[in-house]
Amino acid sequence: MPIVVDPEERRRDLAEAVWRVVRRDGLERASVREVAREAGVSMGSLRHYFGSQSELLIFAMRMVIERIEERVASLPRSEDPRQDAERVLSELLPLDHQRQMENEVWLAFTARSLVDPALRALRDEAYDALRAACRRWISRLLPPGRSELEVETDRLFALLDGLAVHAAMRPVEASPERLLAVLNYHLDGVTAA
Amino acid sequence: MPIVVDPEERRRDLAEAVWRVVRRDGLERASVREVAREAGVSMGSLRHYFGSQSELLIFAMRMVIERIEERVASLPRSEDPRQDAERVLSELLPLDHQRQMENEVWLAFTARSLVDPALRALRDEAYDALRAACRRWISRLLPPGRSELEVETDRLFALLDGLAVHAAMRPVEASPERLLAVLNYHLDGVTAA
DNA sequence: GCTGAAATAGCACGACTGTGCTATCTAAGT
DNA sequence: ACTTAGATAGCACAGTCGTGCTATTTCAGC
Repeated sequence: MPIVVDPEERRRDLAEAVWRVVRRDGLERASVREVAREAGVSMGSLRHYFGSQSELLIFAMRMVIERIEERVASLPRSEDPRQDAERVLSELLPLDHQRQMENEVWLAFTARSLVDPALRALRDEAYDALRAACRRWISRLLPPGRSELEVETDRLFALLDGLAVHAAMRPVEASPERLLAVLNYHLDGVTAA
Repeated sequence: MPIVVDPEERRRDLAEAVWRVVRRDGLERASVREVAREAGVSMGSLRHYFGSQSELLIFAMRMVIERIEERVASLPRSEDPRQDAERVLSELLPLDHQRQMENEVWLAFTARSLVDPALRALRDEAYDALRAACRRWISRLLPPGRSELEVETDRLFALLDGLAVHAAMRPVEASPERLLAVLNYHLDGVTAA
């Protein structure tokens, strides 16, 4: 059994090839041939690791989610909710190269999830988790006695996604500095509500 | 010259066929054949009105923008900026069938605009106009003496797009009522800042 | 060295694609 | 009635697609 490299690592390499193709040419160009070419591998070899194109794309999309979850989970926490909220939520913004890549790939996948049931489940799972996170931070930040938990959650949730979309569409205008400025301004507004 | 119907009207019909295909099967399925089939027209006939697929898709995307602009332009105005802001900005939310259709189609086009230069120009044009509109409303709503025009503009701009994305992804959770509630809550926060 | 399973390679098929092209049909202007 | 240009139709080509399939290579365990 010639196990030179961990098969799972190989699958991750191939999924990253998917990312590069998706970012460069779009999800509609992420054909089996093109991904194999990008990864420097034959079609047959790719199909050895992924039984179908659908499986490959689902894996690549799931890996985006996992990468982000890992980074968020490894973030340090303090005693200050406001500081922690900023740290965690800004981690979700595309503030550096890696996150910009993931953001654009995620956008492509979510767009397809509108018409692809297989991707829809993954997208819903991620969106549910993200909204739950927003809800938790809002509940910590909202001054006691306020009853706007749900509407503030929806607002923060939408704001994050909107900022991500704008970062992908207009990377020059929606610079990391401005994304952060909007997030912090918003969080200040919530805490002082 | 047998002009039974206005050629431009025919082009609009075909563009609406594009919308239906895009919403049902995604932009990647909006092939010349499929759109012709959806419109009940032969390939050759479609190509008579659009010299290329690219031209067809660009026209269909531009028509989304124009429809929205027309509806916003025909909105009544009052003397109350807060009321007008709500009326105009809520017009941009996918609150009914027609706008939900346009929203999903728009999402598909913007996703492709990330990798298609021909669509990018259109998308930038629309985004510039939308941000300018946000800026105008913010400048009218923001209490005198406040200096947060730009960050409030970015925030409203992102919020609108985020709400639209969520409406497309989770139409049940992001219902028209909740979209409106978030918008109104936000506008109230801006005016009372 | 030999074995055998994992890994890699790549051909073949049928389906679909955009577009160039020609042919036919329709109806307005004369 | 005839002409003619617009409108409609659809075939043909070259290309890409996903996937089933077989052949070859690689290398750990013996």
